Amino acid sequence: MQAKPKILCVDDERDILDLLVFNLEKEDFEVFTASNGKEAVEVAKKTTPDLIIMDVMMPEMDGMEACRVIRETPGLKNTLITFLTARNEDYSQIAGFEAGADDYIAKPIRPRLLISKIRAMMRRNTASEVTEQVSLGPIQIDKEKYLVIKDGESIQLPKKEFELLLLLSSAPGRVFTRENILNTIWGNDVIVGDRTIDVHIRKLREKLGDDLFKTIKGVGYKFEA
Amino acid sequence: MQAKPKILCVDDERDILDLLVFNLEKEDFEVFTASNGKEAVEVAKKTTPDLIIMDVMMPEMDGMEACRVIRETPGLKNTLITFLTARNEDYSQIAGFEAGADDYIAKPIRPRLLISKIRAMMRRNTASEVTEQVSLGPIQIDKEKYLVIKDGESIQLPKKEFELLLLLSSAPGRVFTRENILNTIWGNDVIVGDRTIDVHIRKLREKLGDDLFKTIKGVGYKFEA
DNA sequence: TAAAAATTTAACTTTGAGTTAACGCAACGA
DNA sequence: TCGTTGCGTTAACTCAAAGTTAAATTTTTA
Repeated sequence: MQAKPKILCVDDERDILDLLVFNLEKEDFEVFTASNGKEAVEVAKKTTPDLIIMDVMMPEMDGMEACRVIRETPGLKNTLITFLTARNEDYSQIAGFEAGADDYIAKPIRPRLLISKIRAMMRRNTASEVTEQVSLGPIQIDKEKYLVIKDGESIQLPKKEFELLLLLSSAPGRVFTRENILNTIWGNDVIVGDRTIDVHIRKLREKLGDDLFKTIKGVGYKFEA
Repeated sequence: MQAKPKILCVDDERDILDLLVFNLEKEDFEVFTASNGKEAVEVAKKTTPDLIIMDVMMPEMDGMEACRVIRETPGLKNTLITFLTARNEDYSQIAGFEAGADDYIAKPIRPRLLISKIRAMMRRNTASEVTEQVSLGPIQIDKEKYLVIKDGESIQLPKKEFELLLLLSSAPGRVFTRENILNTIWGNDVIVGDRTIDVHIRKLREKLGDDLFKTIKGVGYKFEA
């Protein structure tokens, strides 16, 4: 569905770094490493990881400081940052959240817990970030839920209708030729009659409103909000 | 967690077992024993210990294998597992973490260190033992106990059904394709028929209510509260 | 090891999305 | 005025996808 999630691990202790890398790669993440805060910032800028796991205490630039810098960096606003802390370091916890951390993992590391925490975080992040909801005039399209919202009511569309809507609405105003539509939704090889498109357009108009779908005679259709 | 914490010790050498039992009982733990992996699994299922201390090398079924089995057992997901290893057995460490171990204790055993490690682990565990209970519309899902509560009644679901429910309910409203579901629950390599999903969905609908699971024809299923 | 439970498969039915066919209608040019 | 072209509409048809059982198989449990 998508590329491997990228994780950057930052710690000055080789052992811990190895443990992290081993467990994360096993779970099919793409893993990068850095051994201090300064390096972490550099690597993060280059690789734009989805998640950074970072020790609080490090030479050169500590985790908190690195966290702050990363939070200021344009491309990395959305990156999750997790600190590694010894237990009972309550002070650092509070200060860390202030610096912009998203979560904490207590040392010593328990791989299974680590993985499940990471998975949970990733889910939360993609779930909220990739809000697959687009507003187009009077309707909203929710790609993920496979439905359309009109006047507050959610309408469940069949597959082909939904795909057609998705195609047309992907470039509002632009005219899609019939050939265009057939190729995209049905594929080059599948042959269906010309009326088929009409019928689907009709159903969309029926459900979402006549005026949203405009016919350009002799050419094709376009969506307009 | 008011009662005495339960610890299961597993080793084929009597001496070591005795040493463990003596030290742990002195510290007011409730101690069970087993002398091989197979026995360990049986005892663990019966007693649901909080912690298992287990030798890696044993007859019948080695520690790694036992660990894996225990990790698959519904009621024992949260049980801490600690391996006993000879020093410098780096290989076993890596393989052991893979099998789901939480920690290591190096032989020869040093009682005072052992006890403090155990205490630390227990603390960590109870702290993170957040009741994994989620409310979703008319039902509550208890991840840890592998059951679902509906209308005040608790319903015990078989593994596959529960996993399917967990997947779908992890993102309510979102449509999961069949491919999606197969990959997540059965794995990329396992091949099961398409009807299998239907059957599981049917059972979930039967037990939890028809309207919670919606079919998107040609696409997949979604959970809705 | 036998019995029970869970899971998968197989065989069959049902459903409804997708398609087509047939006809209607409006626009346009000869 | 007609014939032609292109889209709209409806209803009927088709077939792939999902539902349903029950039986077969595997796994777990006692």
